Amino acid sequence: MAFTRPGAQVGDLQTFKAAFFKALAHPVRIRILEELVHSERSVQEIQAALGLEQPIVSQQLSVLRANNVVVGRKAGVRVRYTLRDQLVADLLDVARQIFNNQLAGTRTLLRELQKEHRQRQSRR
Amino acid sequence: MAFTRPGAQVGDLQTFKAAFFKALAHPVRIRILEELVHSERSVQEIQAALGLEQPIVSQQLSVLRANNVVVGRKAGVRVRYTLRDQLVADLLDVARQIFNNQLAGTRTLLRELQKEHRQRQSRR
DNA sequence: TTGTAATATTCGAATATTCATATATTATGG
DNA sequence: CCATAATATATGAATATTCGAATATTACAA
Repeated sequence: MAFTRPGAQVGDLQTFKAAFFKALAHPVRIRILEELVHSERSVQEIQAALGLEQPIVSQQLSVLRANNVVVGRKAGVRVRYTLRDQLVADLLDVARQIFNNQLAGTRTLLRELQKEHRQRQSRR
Repeated sequence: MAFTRPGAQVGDLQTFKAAFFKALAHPVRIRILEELVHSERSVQEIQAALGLEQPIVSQQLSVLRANNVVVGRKAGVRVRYTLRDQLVADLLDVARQIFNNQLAGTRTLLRELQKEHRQRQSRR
């Protein structure tokens, strides 16, 4: 694990927080979370939605599990994953607002982002 | 930069988001942001508050700058840093709530976290 | 049992991050 | 211009992360 190195000279609480953010800091893991915001999903379903190999998905899920971001519940041969805390959805929303401000000006990403935003609005 | 590797097979928007979270994913950077939530700070001030060497602080500030999390404004010989978007404070707050839920049970970190929480409350 | 579908783990090479030391840069006062 | 204080950057060794391939585990059905 990173950050466990001596000399860091910063409180354990910040180390803990950093580990949490680090758990989100990967494109595949972000995509997985965006799936789970909608509802629970099996590994298969995530795999299909993202178009990735099964081991990759399981690996990234295991990072999210290790950091208590998601929980896996066995259902027969399947494992159904959910967000451990629904506040993660809020976190992603605040992040989205920040990106939205930040990207004002850079066109391509902005269009994608606003598409996401419209989808969120119409879901309310 | 990470994540630019071929084969990632995930949209650029998620890569961008991941980079943002990665910018937060370090204990020193978290501490710096927690300082900046209160008000703008010079490098010196941050350095003093965290008890770290100057180059370390500048290095981490440069990561935050590169990811548009903070902005540095020259003021004579000093450089005053601020959050680029005040929503970062909200983001840290939501994160704090998540940690609070998550740590219910593990005592030491929880006490620290609740101390932070009380401080925030009384500042309102 | 044995087979099989679903998921998880292990391993290693490529790549990225971290942190400390040393060295630049920049702005200002004298 | 020169010295100096404040900040930034370069370098490199130690460490961590990533991803794909191979392998393991698990639960159920036949």
